[in-house]
Amino acid sequence: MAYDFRAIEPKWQEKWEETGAFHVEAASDKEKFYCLEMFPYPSGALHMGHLRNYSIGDLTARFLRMNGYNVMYPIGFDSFGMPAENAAIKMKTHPAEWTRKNIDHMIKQLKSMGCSYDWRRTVKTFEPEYYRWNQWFFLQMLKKGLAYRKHAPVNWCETCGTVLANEQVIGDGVCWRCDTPVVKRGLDQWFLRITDYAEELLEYLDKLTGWPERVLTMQRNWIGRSEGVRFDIEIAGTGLSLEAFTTRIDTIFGITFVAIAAEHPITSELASRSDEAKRVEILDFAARMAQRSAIERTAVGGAKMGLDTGFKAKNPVNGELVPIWIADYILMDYGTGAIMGVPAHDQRDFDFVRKYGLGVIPVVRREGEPIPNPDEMTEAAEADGIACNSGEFDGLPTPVAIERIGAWFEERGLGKRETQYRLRDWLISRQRYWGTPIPVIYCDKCGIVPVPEESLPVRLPLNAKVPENGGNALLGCPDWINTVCPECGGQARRETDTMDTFICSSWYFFRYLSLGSGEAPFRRDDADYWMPVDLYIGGIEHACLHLIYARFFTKMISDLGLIPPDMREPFTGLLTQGMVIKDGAKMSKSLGNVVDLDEIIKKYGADTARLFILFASPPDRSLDWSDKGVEGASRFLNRVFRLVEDSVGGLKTADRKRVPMSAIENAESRDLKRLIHSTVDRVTRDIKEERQLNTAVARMMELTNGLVSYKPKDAIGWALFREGIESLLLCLNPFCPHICEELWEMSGNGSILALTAWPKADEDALKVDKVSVVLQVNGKLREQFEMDPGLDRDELARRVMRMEETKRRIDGKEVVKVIAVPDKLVNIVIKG
RNA sequence: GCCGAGGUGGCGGAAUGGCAGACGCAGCGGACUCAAAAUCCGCCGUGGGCGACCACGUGGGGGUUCGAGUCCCCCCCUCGGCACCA
Repeated sequence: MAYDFRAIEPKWQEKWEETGAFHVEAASDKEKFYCLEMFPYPSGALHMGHLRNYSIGDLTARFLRMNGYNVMYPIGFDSFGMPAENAAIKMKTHPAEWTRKNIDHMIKQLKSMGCSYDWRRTVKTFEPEYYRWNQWFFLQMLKKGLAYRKHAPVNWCETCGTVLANEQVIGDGVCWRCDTPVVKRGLDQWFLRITDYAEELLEYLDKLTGWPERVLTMQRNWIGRSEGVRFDIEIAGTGLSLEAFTTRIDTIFGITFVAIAAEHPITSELASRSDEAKRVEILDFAARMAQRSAIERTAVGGAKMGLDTGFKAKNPVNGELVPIWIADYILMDYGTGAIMGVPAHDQRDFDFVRKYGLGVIPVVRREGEPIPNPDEMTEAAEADGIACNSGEFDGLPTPVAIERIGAWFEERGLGKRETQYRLRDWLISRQRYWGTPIPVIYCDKCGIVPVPEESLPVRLPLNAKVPENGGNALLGCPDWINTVCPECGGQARRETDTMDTFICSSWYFFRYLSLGSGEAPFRRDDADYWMPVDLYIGGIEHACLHLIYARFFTKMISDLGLIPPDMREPFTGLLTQGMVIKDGAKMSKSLGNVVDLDEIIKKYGADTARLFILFASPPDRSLDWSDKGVEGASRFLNRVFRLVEDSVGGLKTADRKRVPMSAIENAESRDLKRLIHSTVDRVTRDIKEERQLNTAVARMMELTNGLVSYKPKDAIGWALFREGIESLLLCLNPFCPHICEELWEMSGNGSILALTAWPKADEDALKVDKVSVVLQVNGKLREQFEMDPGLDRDELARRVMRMEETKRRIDGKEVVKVIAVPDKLVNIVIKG
């Protein structure tokens, strides 16, 4: 008979709630710990990824609470975004209604999992009391010039009907949410100047020692720093010039052409100065290139396309004239949108000149080798070497040439050394209804006017109807759009774009700390006490999205003076949990391999579900869902339940005092005492130091096996048995809180187990009576001896050499060397 | 191409340079049962031997070491990220 988790689990969930067991306040006398999970999008129901995320989080929170920490452990809902609008159309409802319903259901699910959140602190980002602060932050950034509006070619997703930030274009140039290939559109949009923080975002990665290496690497790649020189190139006979950027200024004598991006503003300027035929040719080509999708444009090794503009550029170092081409491999949004073409030392330029028959001038040779013959080159020589064909710089090794030529440019005012980043400013406008309204007003007279802070929030009109065609519902709200200009009082229009939902998730972890604060997004005291987050748990997919944005916001908030100037990072510890896989693939509706959380809880209980997911794999690795494995977890919990249930009588009357090792004579009892305390020791270390939750579970299974086979015979035996059961329940509690509370109560304890102190391993009991010493001959395992612990090297070797078995193994051969490792082994090296 | 993580039984996975495969799953054998389920006990890397035992074995190849899954070098494969970034 399985234990009755259907009665036990709700019973304890209610008890925790009634007693406010997990309510937490700032308390300076206790060490704080902020345990945070990436809050869910209320899509309708929790999935197995959530189960994993929150099982790890709840375990951590409960473990640290029992260890005396003041633990902040909140949850909320990231509740603006596209899916609510799509659902509204499909289900003929309103996004708010759909969202609320989903949140209610997910709260029930989270409670049924037994998560120990402080439920008073819940944040729902679609509520005006939250998103007004998104608007407030926007206004602060606007004041500081960190928010700005510009016309730019931006990423457009046709399916979502909105623009996207660079970070939200993933893989081969598709929308992060719906996989639609993204196209470029020229639009006026709002941006946040995250690039102002590029250097710091990169630099501080070195300080995030609690982050996994792969996330740090991903962010470094994404920010993409490179040092080089920006310089002017004159366009012969026009009085015009253009700027180029290069990291290889040492190769500047090797320029055989200059290439510009199709969208480069100079393109139309050059076109207008050309004859009619050329003008049309240039504009045509530029238009065709600009229209291609991100996928077409960025195909590596794809044939490069170019067009000679007919104009010539003057090489600043030697005055030589080279043709100016428009080339499709030049990106407008990196560097200056123009490059110096050095085919001898850049593979892309090399490919380009081979196609269009332009020249190659080698300006770097390998040390000790002559200058290569350009006609014989089959690829660009990108490696460092010695400068040649470079006038006064000939003979310099590449790093020196870069330094000298860079200095040469700066001295003459022809160029400037600077650092470029791949990171772009964050495009936050969304042509969507279900988001935070951007608090600006457009006035014909006054232009762009920010909504005054005292008028916040700019409420999202809830009477809007999401149009069937998926357009922006705000466009159908003239009463809302038409307003008065805060400056001149004349007629004006509201911005109808809303903010990227990633704004909401960039600072919600501050809001949890000061829920209900009406004067500020959060209270300084609260942030001072609780921040930074000590452990943040979530999926790796946010490595270059949310995790960069939240870092940026924290730095911005620090610069606003809302938190101390030296509080620059939000998350000191990061755990990226692995995916939950079934039958070799990620769980998805289309594959039909989804396991429903409610059904699992109904069939096995939350404790079993949690135990399985923590046991099946280490937290950061992917996890194979196995129905058999779940049954195994369930079997284990039933075993634990029976173990206690069958001995309740003895447990209740057993002496509560710990029996010291010295008082135990019986060998079996001594072994059990050791097992109990080595388990406590290992479980504690596995959770705290290694985050090896799977091995912690294994240790508890071993203890259970030990307790099952132990039969207490006397008072000491019973006291010891009780000690074993209590240690097991205490250790298992963060994993499977309900069953442990129940068994804790059954075995005669009145207190709430969740608030009971974590056990401490008895040092005496960790010592062993005998150790098993291994005999190796030439490194191969031969014999095994039981010996006294603590023998030193020489004594151990002496004793082992005296053993009959050892003599037999040596068999009269010459002993070359004897290596002894105390309490472990003796290795005898013999010859012949 | 660059960067990161990984490769261990039938499976999930364990192993501060020191007994490879803990713990669990599956499988096999047994007990209980009229029977089944549940539970309990035992076996469970490969090859050889009746046997105590012996040989081999952590993606492949070298190396360091008394001793290597673990450290070093080279290579292969899988997964993830970035990539026409000047």
